Amino acid sequence: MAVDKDPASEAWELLWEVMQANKPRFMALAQELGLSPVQLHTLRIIEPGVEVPMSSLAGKLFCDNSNVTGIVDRLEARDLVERRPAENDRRVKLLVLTAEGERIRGIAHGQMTQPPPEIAALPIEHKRALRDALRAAVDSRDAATASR
Amino acid sequence: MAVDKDPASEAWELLWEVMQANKPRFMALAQELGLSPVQLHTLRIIEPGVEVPMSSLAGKLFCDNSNVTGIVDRLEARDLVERRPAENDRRVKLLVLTAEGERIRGIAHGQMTQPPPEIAALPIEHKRALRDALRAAVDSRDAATASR
DNA sequence: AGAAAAAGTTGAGGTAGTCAACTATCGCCT
DNA sequence: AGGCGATAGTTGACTACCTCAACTTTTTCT
Repeated sequence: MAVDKDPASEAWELLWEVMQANKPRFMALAQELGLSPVQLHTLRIIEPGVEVPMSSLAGKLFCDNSNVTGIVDRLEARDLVERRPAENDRRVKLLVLTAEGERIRGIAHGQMTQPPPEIAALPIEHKRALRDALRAAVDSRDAATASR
Repeated sequence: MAVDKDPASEAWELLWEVMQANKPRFMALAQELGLSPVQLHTLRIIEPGVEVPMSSLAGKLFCDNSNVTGIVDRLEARDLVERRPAENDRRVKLLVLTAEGERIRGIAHGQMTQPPPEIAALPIEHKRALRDALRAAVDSRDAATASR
């Protein structure tokens, strides 16, 4: 007789499956907007009106600084993003969305925050349960990182 | 006064956040195994002892056939995967894991199916709720695709 | 048989990613 | 103040990934 799997492991696998199933949507959106997946992801990281140093982007993209240079070069070439010098530290360059950048990001954000049909169609108790469990998970992670 | 956000949208955002937080673990694992992220992902798609046509891989990786050729070339160069002709259709090539491929995939699979700490540390009711809600979501998607 | 479609490969061209070396700047330290 | 080590970003070389169009071989349809 098979031993029941840990519910956490099962949940984790299902989580993967749901995200995997949504990859096509993400790819299609990128294509519609004429962006590569990385460019779309990058655009989403930069919030409208907020200046972000390039090195912070490197952290969030989990890649190295020299790579960010290239990505930003291409975004800047399309006028989606602008490099500007930082006041207090002349080594750093701050990134800001241009008007066009904000526009594109707005469209992307609107689409991507829309839950996929299989989540949207869930009965309300399941939606709430999902939200509450995930909220607890994220909060516990935040607490863990804060205490480091 | 702010209107409460739809719990499904909130859940969806949190889901993203959890997966995002886990990317470093995935990247680190790939690096340890000496694989690129795509190679690791590909290896996970091919189940031990199961022959997979290349075109099916293209579908699962959401990319085109010519790209699969390159990815498989590199995996084959490392003896993780083997191309073999299909019996009934001489156009298709079937991929199988080599012994070494199964070994590496085994390690990867063992690590990746392990839920991240923030999920593992959840109280049991939350774990079960998460599993049940996600199971329902995945099942409803499967039902939808089956009826097409 | 002959046309159309499918599986895989090749080559050209662009994006993404790493690493090492370099420049400019900052911070500290005594 | 002068000097040294760290940090931010860039550049260049090299690899991996990815798409598109063109091509070969084989299958399928009619």
